[in-house]
Amino acid sequence: MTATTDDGAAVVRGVNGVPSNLRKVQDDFIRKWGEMGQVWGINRTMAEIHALLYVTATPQCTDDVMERLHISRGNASMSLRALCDWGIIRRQHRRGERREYFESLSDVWEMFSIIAAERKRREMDPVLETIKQCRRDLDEAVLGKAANEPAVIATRERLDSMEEFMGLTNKIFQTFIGNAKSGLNKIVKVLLKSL
Amino acid sequence: MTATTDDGAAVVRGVNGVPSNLRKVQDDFIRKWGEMGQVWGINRTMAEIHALLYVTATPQCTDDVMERLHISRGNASMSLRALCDWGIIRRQHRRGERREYFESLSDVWEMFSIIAAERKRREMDPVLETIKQCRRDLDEAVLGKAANEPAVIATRERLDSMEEFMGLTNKIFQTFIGNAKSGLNKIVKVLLKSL
DNA sequence: CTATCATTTCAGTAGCGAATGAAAGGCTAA
DNA sequence: TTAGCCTTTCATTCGCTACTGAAATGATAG
Repeated sequence: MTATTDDGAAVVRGVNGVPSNLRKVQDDFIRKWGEMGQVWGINRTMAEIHALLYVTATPQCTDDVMERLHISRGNASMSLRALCDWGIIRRQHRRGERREYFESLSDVWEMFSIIAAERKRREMDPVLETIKQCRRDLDEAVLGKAANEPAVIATRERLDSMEEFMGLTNKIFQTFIGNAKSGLNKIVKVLLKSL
Repeated sequence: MTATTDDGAAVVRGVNGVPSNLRKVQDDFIRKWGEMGQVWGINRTMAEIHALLYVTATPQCTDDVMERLHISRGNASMSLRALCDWGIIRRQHRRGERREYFESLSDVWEMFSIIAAERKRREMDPVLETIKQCRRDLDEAVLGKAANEPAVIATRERLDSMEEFMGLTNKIFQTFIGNAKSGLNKIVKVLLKSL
């Protein structure tokens, strides 16, 4: 524990400034990834933990994470659990050791698919459902009479456009999600060429 | 002002319950769209104002917005300005009237393109830049010696995967942004068929 | 069973972005 | 110029989310 603060072998065996430089590079990545978390709908700390596990490519225990990111035990515990729930990091048991280690998925495309699937389910599906419901309510409320009120027609048109848009967007997500793992990579490349 | 609280004609001319039902439908949409704002990186109030202007398809002035959404004058003013800055709503002057009206863009695909472009610029570009910088720093720091440290190799591989991913994602955004307006609609439909 | 070590929970706190509302600023018409 | 109307600004307040740290819980070894 004293000798191998982090990065295991590198710290011990390095003969020049490499380890500290490696650490600096990793820290830069972690900071930026944390800022970017919002884009993914993940808070800063969770994104940083994930970045740490991803970029070091080394399983780490709770204490490693706490120490390197300067966060409390409670925070580390909850964030690690949440990341496991998302499915973008995994627990790892080791023979004869009590503490648990965590490692990131290595496939970026798979991580992306997982996150996209979850966000679609949580945020897009309900909105699409609401729009459809609004559309139904509008028809019902209007039944024949006054269906030609300009205001009603305008709202109906807007709802229809939005429903079409959300429907297509949802299908795109579906396509990506359905092709998780690195396969997506190839599909996207082909797609881009065909444009 | 007393007679036409909102929705102009509909309120005055409606002969049955239509106007209030229309209003309810619109309010449902507005509420849900506000919740969804986060997905787009837009706060709740801004999203609600936009939803209001979009779904009613009727230009509204600051007071209309304040009253219908129950927000303060300051909030309305700042949010409307921000939406104008984004470019997803537009100011409208009227002859002989001092107050300004605001209306939403009507093309959903255009709105999407605008938002995507802005978010790419603000959030994805800097991250991609950081990753590239990290990659350079890593090569530099290691120059020949110790370049084969397992920890260094691992981090290098991870950074490369991420860079490739972000690069492709960026290109996809670029493609969408470059095809703003309804043209996108067709492109997406074609794409989905080809999958 | 007990001691030891690790994880989880949760009440309390801190920090930050969003909202308020009143005061200041601009325009337009007369 | 002045009066009236509308918009913008900004110091203050509010409310929410994330974080802490200590106590409770759980697990393993002896």
